[in-house]
Amino acid sequence: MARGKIAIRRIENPASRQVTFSKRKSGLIKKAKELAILCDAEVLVTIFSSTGRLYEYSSSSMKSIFDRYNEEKEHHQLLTPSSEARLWQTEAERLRQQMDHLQENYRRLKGEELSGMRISDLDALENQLEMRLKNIRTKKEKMLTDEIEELNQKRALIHHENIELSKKITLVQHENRQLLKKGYGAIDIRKEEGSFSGQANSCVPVHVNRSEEDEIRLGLQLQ
Amino acid sequence: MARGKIAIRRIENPASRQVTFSKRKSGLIKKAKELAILCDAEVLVTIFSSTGRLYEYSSSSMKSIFDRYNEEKEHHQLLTPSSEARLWQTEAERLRQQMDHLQENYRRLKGEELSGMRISDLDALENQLEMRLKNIRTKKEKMLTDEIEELNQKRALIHHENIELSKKITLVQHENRQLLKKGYGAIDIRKEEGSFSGQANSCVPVHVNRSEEDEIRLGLQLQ
DNA sequence: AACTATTTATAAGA
DNA sequence: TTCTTATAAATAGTT
Repeated sequence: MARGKIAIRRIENPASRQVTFSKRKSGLIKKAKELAILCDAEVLVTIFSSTGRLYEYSSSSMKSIFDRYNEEKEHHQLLTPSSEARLWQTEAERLRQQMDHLQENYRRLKGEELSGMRISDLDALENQLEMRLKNIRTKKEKMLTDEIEELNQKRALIHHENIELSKKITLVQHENRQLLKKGYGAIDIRKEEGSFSGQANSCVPVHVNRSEEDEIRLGLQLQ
Repeated sequence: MARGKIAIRRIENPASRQVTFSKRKSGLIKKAKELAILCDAEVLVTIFSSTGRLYEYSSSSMKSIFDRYNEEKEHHQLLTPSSEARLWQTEAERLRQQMDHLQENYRRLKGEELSGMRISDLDALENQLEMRLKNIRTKKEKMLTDEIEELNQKRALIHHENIELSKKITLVQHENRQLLKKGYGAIDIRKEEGSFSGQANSCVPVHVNRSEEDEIRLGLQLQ
């Protein structure tokens, strides 16, 4: 990234490759550290050079799970048998087995272990993944449908309330008119009339119409 | 690193921290990819966000990285004898904690635990799966391409041999005719002539033509 | 999600 | 390997 742009493809010259490896390795680990500190994340970077050397950075005080697993193994071999130690040895052994199992499945699940697979294996894996994708999409759709259903129910409820309110207002307005007719020859209630009509206006039903409903339904289509 | 320098320490504002996490995570993974490609290295980056979400980049299969890592560790194993039961206890405890963490991610990865996931989580999972499917399909395609390439090479070789044989036969037939011409006035070799022509017929070159080659190429398109 | 002023990383050369 | 430096790339703060 300097003194000229380079294409991201294997550097053919071994010397330059080595130099770039060294520089970029430092850069990557620096960035990993910064990410860990700035964002309070746990970051693990493992690098094998083309010459087979291992470089590692781990943000946590504890080393990586797999490193830990290896330490465990190491200790296992060196334990002097005492009753207490044996207890923990058994426990660690159990955990180690679980970890083995989990690691293996984790690898398979991540589908990163593609080497050594035949076409038929790949086909099977592909089908499996497609099934999972289908499940996830079904689930997602259901969540969205449910949400929309809920919103629709709320809307219907509010709509109903609106209609009821509307009816009441019509009734009240009618009563009001009756009162006015009766009262014209007797007492002056024009002040009250004003307050009544004001009330009526503030209660004009907010009618939920078809187009609004359709918009909500449309939202579903967007998956 | 822009619009002002920042100190490398935990970002207190959660919103900014999240944004920075997202940006720098992409940056880190991009750099990891570049290092892997440019320098022909194997790179693994594992990030746990402060919310416990797992993000990972691996330049190659997990298995080979773990295997090489383990080999490396075994090689550098120092036999420091320690028979403290307390050490065991601590180790087992830590191991269990890490296992819990791994197990949780494992469940998520398996897509078993779809409940309690938000739409955005499902989206992320969906994308992950799509990437894996893509990888698998690429791998499958490559395997088929390689096989076809190999077949094509074999075919070309056989074709070449055929041409050579064909030439030899023409030559032999020619010599044969010369011999016949010479021999007509001297001795009767009609018996030998017959055997010669029979030999020639059994060696007629099986010519591989263009259309056959094209068919093989077509097979590739079917992925 | 974009933009952009700066900072940072780094390719090439020594 | 390490330093230098011109330039490419990343990104912090802003919109």
